[in-house]
Amino acid sequence: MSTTQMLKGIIDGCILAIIHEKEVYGYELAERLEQYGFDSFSEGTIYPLLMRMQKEELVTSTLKKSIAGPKRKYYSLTVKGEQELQQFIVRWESLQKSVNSVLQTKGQKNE
Amino acid sequence: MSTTQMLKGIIDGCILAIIHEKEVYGYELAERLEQYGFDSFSEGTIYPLLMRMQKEELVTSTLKKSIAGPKRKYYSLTVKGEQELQQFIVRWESLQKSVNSVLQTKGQKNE
DNA sequence: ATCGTATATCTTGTAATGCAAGGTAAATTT
DNA sequence: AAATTTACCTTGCATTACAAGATATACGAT
Repeated sequence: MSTTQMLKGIIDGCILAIIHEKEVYGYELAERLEQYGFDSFSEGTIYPLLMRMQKEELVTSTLKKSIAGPKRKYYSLTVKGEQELQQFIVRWESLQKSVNSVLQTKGQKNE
Repeated sequence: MSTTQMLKGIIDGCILAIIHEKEVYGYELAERLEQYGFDSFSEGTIYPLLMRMQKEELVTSTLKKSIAGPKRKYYSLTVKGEQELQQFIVRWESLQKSVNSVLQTKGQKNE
């Protein structure tokens, strides 16, 4: 049981949320996720995921020149992506509630 | 993106937490998880998971007669299982914090 | 007795997905 | 021109939730 397993299906939503703020490119996304406290994200995770989301029409991409390096592929949310984000939030809150109610049954600290 | 993917690596911890309260058998566990608000749990999920956890020496099992039906296999936590539970709680809280900080960046309701 | 139902466990195969490892390429610096 | 940094992509593996199906025990009704 590792942290990586806990992320399955959750990174998707987090990435949608980050793109929702403003368009980002993959390489930048990895850095942003780390800032939010996630363990460093492999590019082998992020790029396939972005491509999958584009295939599912949750995001669109446009290439833009970089000041240093090859072109950046910027992603933004589609309407469908916005909806998916909202649904993710609902699912996440539900999951969070269930897990916390299981965990707090045992007096895990004070009280 | 479905709820089931979000559960990967999380059910483990929830099951440890439930067994921590008091010993349970698999069939009962499925019902308990539903009570906590999880979507119904397949037995194809629970039994393999319990066996895996026993293999990893997180739980032990003992057979007991049932009033109606075949023998029940009751599971309880080992010391290692207790430790794993504590570690899960730490990981869960960390994950929760990260995901929520990503999500709340967008004003998802009030304020 | 036998059949159906509820209880209880296990096995097999499939799909999803995080990620390590490796590859390609462009721009800047040395 | 060689190295470094930025940036993207691909392949293959390991993990795991779950549907579907098999097996077995106890009890009540026919």
